[in-house]
Amino acid sequence: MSRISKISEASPAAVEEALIRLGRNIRTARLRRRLSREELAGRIGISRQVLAQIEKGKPTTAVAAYLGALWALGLLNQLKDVADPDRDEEGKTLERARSPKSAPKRRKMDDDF
Amino acid sequence: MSRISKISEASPAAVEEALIRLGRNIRTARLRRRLSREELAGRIGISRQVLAQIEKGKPTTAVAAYLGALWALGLLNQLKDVADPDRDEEGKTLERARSPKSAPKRRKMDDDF
DNA sequence: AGTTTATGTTACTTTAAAATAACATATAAA
DNA sequence: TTTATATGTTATTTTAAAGTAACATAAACT
Repeated sequence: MSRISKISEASPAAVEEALIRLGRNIRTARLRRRLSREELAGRIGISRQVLAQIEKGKPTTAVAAYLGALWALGLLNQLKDVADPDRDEEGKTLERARSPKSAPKRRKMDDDF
Repeated sequence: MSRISKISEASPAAVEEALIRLGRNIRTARLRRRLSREELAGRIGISRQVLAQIEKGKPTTAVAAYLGALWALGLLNQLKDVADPDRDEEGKTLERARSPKSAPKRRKMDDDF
């Protein structure tokens, strides 16, 4: 990215730890499947250097590179539950607490990057 | 990032879908907690524009920005299971299939970005 | 011994991510 | 209506992410 100054400096410890664990898990899964970094990186569509960064938990790497690794290892489905609104009990409670009825609406929403 | 050509072009459909869902879930969690983008972005340490991209599922955004959002929403713990070696049944099977004994070793491992 | 493969490490270049600021519109509240 | 807040949108600049290539070492195997 670049000027990602803020997030790379401020990146809370909990996030850094989560990334290190995630990278380590990806590495473990790769080794179990007997894939070299070169082989796996090729399937993801990234360079082997970037995969090495992922396995170390680098915070500024593109999210799609991480998810691509999970995908190539057959582990992406495990992400479906993360932040699932149905499982967000705290959020559901907060929502119920204020409006049992309708919700405000906004229109528009373009999705082109 | 930049020259993330490969990953942004090749980003498999499954990854894109997972990101769109994740972004939508983050948005839902934010709204339930009655947080503005500005407020949440401030807590994460990113700009509100980047948070908007996250809620759309932009693939090239830094992974720490996504995880920071989960963290600020109190949802980061849900990530601990992802790619957990203990849950990787396929990987465990593959590993058992070849060496019930010891494993090779490499040394070194620096973690400075 | 040599050979191959996997990974570490560095340097260089290109490209776009992110910050910031500015202005728009839209919704909500007074 | 006016006011405030939230979000959309665009432009500009800075910075580093990622690609690529090159060379290193370290295992594993012949």
